[in-house]
Amino acid sequence: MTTATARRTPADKHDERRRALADSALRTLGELGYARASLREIANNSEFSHGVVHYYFHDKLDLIVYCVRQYKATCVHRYDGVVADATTADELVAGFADKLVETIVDEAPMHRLWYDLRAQSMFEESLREAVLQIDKTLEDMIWRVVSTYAELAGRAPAMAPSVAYGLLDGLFQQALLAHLCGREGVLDELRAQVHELMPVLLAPA
Amino acid sequence: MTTATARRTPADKHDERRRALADSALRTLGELGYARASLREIANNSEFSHGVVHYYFHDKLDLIVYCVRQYKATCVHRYDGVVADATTADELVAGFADKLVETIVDEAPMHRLWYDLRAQSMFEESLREAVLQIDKTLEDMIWRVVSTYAELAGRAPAMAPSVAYGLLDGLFQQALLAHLCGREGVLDELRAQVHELMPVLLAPA
DNA sequence: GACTTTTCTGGACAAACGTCAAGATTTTCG
DNA sequence: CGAAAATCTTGACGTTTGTCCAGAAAAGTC
Repeated sequence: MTTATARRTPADKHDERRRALADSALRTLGELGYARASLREIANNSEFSHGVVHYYFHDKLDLIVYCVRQYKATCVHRYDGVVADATTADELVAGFADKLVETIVDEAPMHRLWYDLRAQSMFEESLREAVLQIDKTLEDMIWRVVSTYAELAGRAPAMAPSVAYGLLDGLFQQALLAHLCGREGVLDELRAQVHELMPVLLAPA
Repeated sequence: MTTATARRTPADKHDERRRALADSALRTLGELGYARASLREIANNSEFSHGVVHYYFHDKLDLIVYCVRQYKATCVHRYDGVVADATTADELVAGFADKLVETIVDEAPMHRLWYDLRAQSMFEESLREAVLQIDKTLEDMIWRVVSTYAELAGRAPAMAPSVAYGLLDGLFQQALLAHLCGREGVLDELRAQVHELMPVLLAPA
């Protein structure tokens, strides 16, 4: 247990518990959204009691922001593998497009929660700092894809990072909504759209 | 008053009242958003009592959907003037970009409400029909701009209507959030981004 | 002017909400 | 072991919510 003393400080344990609670909360939040997910419902769908939420989080906003931050922290590296593995521009685009589609299929609840939170931040000022910060990390994530794509293609990006992110986010959001509405063929459409859009993001050779 | 008998059927009066109530409600909804705007708050910020809401609308959802539908019905023709007046492609782009900026400045509360509602529809199935329908009219609105732009430029659109709408909506949404956050220079950036993007929507000459 | 119908008011209701706190339980550590 | 600290449970609180309703007021009709 010599190493154990170092790996288990009280603060670590506290953080670990917060993470577990947030993980649990994310499932309910992804199902009901920000406004409809009550702290009691969140607690019920977890192994915790509703009082413990206030032991680990100051209030509801604190919990939700922590949850989305935690999710996005891992989500933000979703495309790193594709970027690292791709050896040609076309390969990168294909991998990226496939991964986007995979994201919509596997993580639709989490992403609608993100869009919910971002929309709420347009009303609730106390959400803005966290939302802007997360948005920036997403922009960086997209930019890693686009700039690598530009390098592999031997061309220069034609647009600022925020523009590239805005365009792709628009398409993604549209596809997510259509997917949740059960529209057939959305995923293939998104894939095709990304293949269509990516070359446009680069300056002419 | 011979024509008056025809212009004032009881059903018309009922609809007129609904419209007035919705107009009033829109102000509060644009300020607080879908979840935080209670029927009492909506009624308080109007000339009506909170009971009358249930006389004219079945429930809260009914009211909100009616409100957003009503707003978008006029909003959807915002760019028609630009389209009709433009004589060159560049003129159209400039007018369109200016109008987008003007929209963000003048109608930010209404548009954040729309994004709020669209995000909620990802959770609440009963909202989806109305949201998809409105979304389609917005897509048509954008397509009127893009296709006219293509004609004036003597080139063909390079992308499907939904793609053009998705891209522009992504940029617009990003700019709206930044504007609400008080970021300086967003409006000029949006204008520049639109000037940058529009030519890309057309096939090479 | 008396009637019916429509429109509106304001209070009452149960349910659900976020928050809190007192006490039980567990863990930690000398 | 036993005291101290951390963790958790449970129930209660004061609001606020959407909805409903009995009756007042107004409009329409003969």
